[in-house]
Amino acid sequence: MSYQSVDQLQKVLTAKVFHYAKDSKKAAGRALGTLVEIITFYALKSWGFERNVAIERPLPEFGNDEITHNVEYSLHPSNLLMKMKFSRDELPITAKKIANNQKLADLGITAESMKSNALLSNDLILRNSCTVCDCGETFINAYLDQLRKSGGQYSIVSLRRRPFAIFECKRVGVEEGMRKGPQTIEKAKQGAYVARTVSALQKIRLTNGSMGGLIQKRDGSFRHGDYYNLMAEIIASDDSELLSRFILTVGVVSNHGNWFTSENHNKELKVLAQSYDWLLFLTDTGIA
DNA sequence: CCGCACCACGATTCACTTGG
DNA sequence: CCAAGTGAATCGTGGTGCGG
Repeated sequence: MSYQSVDQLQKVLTAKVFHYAKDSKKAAGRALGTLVEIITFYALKSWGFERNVAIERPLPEFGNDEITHNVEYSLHPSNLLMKMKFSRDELPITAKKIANNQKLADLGITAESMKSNALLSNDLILRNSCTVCDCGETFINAYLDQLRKSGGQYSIVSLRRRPFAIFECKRVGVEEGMRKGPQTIEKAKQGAYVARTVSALQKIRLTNGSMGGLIQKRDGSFRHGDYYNLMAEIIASDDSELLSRFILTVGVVSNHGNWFTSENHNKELKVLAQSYDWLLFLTDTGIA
């Protein structure tokens, strides 16, 4: 099934699927937003990051734990703890059941850190992964590896609290009758705000209009320079002092064809592009 | 006055969690 | 296992300001 454009797909969803909703276009747009998230997840998986992914976790602003933002996907340093096989008659598999395992019990998981998530149930729930518990500097996720008729297997992984990258997914639709880009810049501002506040490497605008970078070292001294050069240096280095609180920010946006032309970028696009370290566009053909 | 560009908020929707 | 509550995402609307 394929449509000429995402806009067309949204119209079909509006008419054929969400016709019952009070605002069916909105419901269709929301569904497309979910689609962008799913595509992003499988992109991450295909790049070999499945064991690093956490979903919708609160990420504190850099140096300001008071304010946190739920980010779509965050990638964390991870350690495989163990793999577990299970049979169908053990379902449902919940965080509680997973944590009851003796090897995990030895880690000293407290009751209040325990989540009430389910990884897999008999009928309704089938997750790629779920969080089992929070242990302060780390948290434990379970990932569903295999599911067959008789049973399957999941992995239990310990993830460090601080991510090394975050991915935010956004969908903006075409307003009826509008030829220009989206009017709702709120979303761009929100995404931009998060992208600019979470990493130790901070963006500062230089007088010549280029983007400068600034990062403070443990002894209080600063490293600064062209933002993108500095970022490349940090990523390529094995300096744990610089790496430990650096977070790469990535935005994934569904393009609806009128955010920009080859020479004319509109404001919302510019706001996002200069705020994320990396901005990816899903084209019409990509989504369709 | 009209058309256009722009801004920010409100209404609505749905997934997920929680408490019983 | 279900109903109610929570949170965040999407799109539409009301309103302002400007130039012709």
